[in-house]
Amino acid sequence: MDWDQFPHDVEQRLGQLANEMGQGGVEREDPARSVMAMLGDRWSPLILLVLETGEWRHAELRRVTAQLSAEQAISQRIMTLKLRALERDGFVNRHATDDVPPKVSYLLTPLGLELVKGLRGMITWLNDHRDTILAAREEFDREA
Amino acid sequence: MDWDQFPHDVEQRLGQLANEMGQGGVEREDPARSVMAMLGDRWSPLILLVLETGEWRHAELRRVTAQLSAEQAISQRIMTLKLRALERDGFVNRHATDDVPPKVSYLLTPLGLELVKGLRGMITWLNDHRDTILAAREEFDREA
DNA sequence: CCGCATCCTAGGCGATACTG
DNA sequence: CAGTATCGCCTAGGATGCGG
Repeated sequence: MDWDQFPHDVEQRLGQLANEMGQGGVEREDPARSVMAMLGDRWSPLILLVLETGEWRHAELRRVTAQLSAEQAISQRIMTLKLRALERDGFVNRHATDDVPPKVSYLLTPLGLELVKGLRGMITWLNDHRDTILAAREEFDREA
Repeated sequence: MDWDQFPHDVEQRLGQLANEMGQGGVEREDPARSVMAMLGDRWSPLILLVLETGEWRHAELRRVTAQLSAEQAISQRIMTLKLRALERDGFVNRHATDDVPPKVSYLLTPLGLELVKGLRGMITWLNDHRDTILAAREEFDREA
């Protein structure tokens, strides 16, 4: 590649990129960043995938979500935290009765449903290319 | 909702979900998890978006990537780390000369290009719904 | 049953200095 | 110019106990 004339042909592409990301640059509170971070954290994607199947009570959701993971069960604290975050962004609705003991259930909003569709697309693609990626890793590790 | 008969109609849906995620559950090294984590971390998505515009040398890539973020510039160490991770999974190719000083450049692989397409889809959707999400947050914070 | 407060650990990331 | 090593911070997440 000829580095002396390199930026010329990508500048408009880059400007367009900057537009999409917002003119000031992306910051931590920006949905494009914070929601992507949620989708990449340890539990939120699994929670969303389970919620796609309908309405769930906290405890059952916790159990089923844990089954989807090969690791330890999600802690109660994190479950609450993650659900709060999803609720805050408008992806999840919370229904509570103020009985003692309380009955609380969670459900995707229409916005949340759209989000999960995108998430499922990503995950499907990744699973379709799972072997390719794993092979690339082995190859890379062997050389090193 | 009638919780006494609740699991019956979602069980096959849940079984199908378990299939997609792999029968043993998803673990940390699983592409579906680790790549989603990459796409949600602080710098990888920006790096991928810039690399979509072509081939880049380390230093220039570092500069341009930082411009896309409202935060501080990416550190040299993390830049190297993130590029290694992307290379390991087969999303990025690295070209190096062993001169002193070295010239190193990075480029998306065909697989990486597909990945970025999905990433861009997600980010586009998120930016399209940016105001909705921000409004939901304000609403939620006001009630609390 | 669910939420919250407290304490703790692991890992992501930044800053700096050094080598080829 | 690019990579590595060392250090230190800060946040995600787990464990436990209490209260409504």
